[in-house]
Amino acid sequence: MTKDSRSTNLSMKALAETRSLILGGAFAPGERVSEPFLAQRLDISRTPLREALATLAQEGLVERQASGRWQVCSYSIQDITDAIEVRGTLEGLAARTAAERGVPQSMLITCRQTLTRLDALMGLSGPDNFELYVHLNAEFHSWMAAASGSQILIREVDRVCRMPLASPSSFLTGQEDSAMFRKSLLIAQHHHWAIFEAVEAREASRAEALAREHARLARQNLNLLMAGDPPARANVPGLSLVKT
Amino acid sequence: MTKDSRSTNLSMKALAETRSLILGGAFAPGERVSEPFLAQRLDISRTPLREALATLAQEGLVERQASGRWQVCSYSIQDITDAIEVRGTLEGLAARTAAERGVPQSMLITCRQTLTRLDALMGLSGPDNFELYVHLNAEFHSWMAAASGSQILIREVDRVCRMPLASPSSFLTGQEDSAMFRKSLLIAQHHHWAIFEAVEAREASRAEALAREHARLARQNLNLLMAGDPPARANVPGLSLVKT
DNA sequence: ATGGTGATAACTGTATACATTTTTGGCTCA
DNA sequence: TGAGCCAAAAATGTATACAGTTATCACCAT
Repeated sequence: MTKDSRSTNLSMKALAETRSLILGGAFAPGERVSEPFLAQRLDISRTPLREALATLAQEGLVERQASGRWQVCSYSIQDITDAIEVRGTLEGLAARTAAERGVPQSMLITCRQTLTRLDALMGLSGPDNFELYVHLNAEFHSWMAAASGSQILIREVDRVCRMPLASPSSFLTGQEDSAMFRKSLLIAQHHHWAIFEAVEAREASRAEALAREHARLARQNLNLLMAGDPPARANVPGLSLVKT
Repeated sequence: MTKDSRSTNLSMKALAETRSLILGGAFAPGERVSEPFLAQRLDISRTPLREALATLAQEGLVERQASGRWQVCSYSIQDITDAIEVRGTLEGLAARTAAERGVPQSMLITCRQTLTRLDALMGLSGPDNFELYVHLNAEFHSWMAAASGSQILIREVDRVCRMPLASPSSFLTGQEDSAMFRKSLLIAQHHHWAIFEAVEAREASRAEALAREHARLARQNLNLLMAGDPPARANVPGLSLVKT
């Protein structure tokens, strides 16, 4: 995805697998994880694992205790809400910058195609359609960052999206059946078009405000999720790190 | 500063020293740095060094080539400008959040003291006063993040400040003697008070706008620096990473 | 001169050994 | 029962060895 995936080194394997383990809820928040244990589980030695852990620490998935041991991070609902607001703010900056600086015609066309494909999905159900929705939604969000033309901003948006539950895709899985949630998808898609049109029309301030508000839908979905049945929460990646 | 400094392990030493080497201009932007070379220079083995490099990669100081070699990052003036804008945006979010959620009385008092001490420095010159200015300025900026009460935001602001030339202190050293620059210090201090008062008065939107605009002074100082004498640029940490 | 080629040198990826520190668990003594 | 303490077990911090890969450079042919 982000890097050449042919580079088959064990550090990257360790990074991806450990991240997946943590987000998948293999460890309790605050749980101590020893290097030999994890190394054995991943069937690698400690050397590449340590590199991966150093990176995961920067991502906010694990932290070092004073003694040197690794510990899975623990987040509150407030932290998640705050992280979403940070993402919205950065995406807002991206949208504003895109509008101010202008976006190449080709990128506008690409985005319009993505949004049209999303339009076609509205109202449809089924796991395949849903998976496609998640994919296209992610595509729109990464378009927004890229449209800013700012390498720094692209990097920082990407980073904040790797924080637990801050990504635009975080709350999509697991609530396909909620009526409230399906309604929010319609609103989200309305936002998408509005952001796109604001960027295209060089309406910078509007683009920024819309992108910010759009991220707040995630906050709403978070609340929905926490208010609903516990079973719905089971498969949401990263939710296991939230300590209530 | 951020961590217990008694933990005297070599990874942290490697992290700090390598960061300092890079920001200090020991390497050209884009220069390839081999692990054995750096390990020998720091008088440690490759193991702790690699951990430090993995962290520095996340900070944007070095990057891995596809072959696995490390390379010092290279930035454009535009990148620096963009990074400053990201900082301003996050500080704006922090100021807005602080105003919206309210700040404990004790924190308000602390900040007022810091700003009063800064007031006393205005117009004074000399290296000691200047060093104190840099310190108090940093204190105000970290206050702004802390006042938000958001752990996530504190962390992200801290992170963005570690990016080359994005920190509020970046452009302070080296231009003490420029008249333009000294004037900008007065304006900066005016901003400080205005931000503080907006937060205290719960004027969220104003606090956000002010914090954003305040960061743009750094952009102005960057332009000043680049337009001025090359000698003035010699000792600005991180400027060596900028490829014109 | 220039472009290709192969040998060599250097570097990265990884595992492992070992010293030091931290944790654990049981034992003693109050 | 509970607190304190000591020894054993386990974990981390670090260096180093070595395999496999990449870069370098001299040399040759054109």
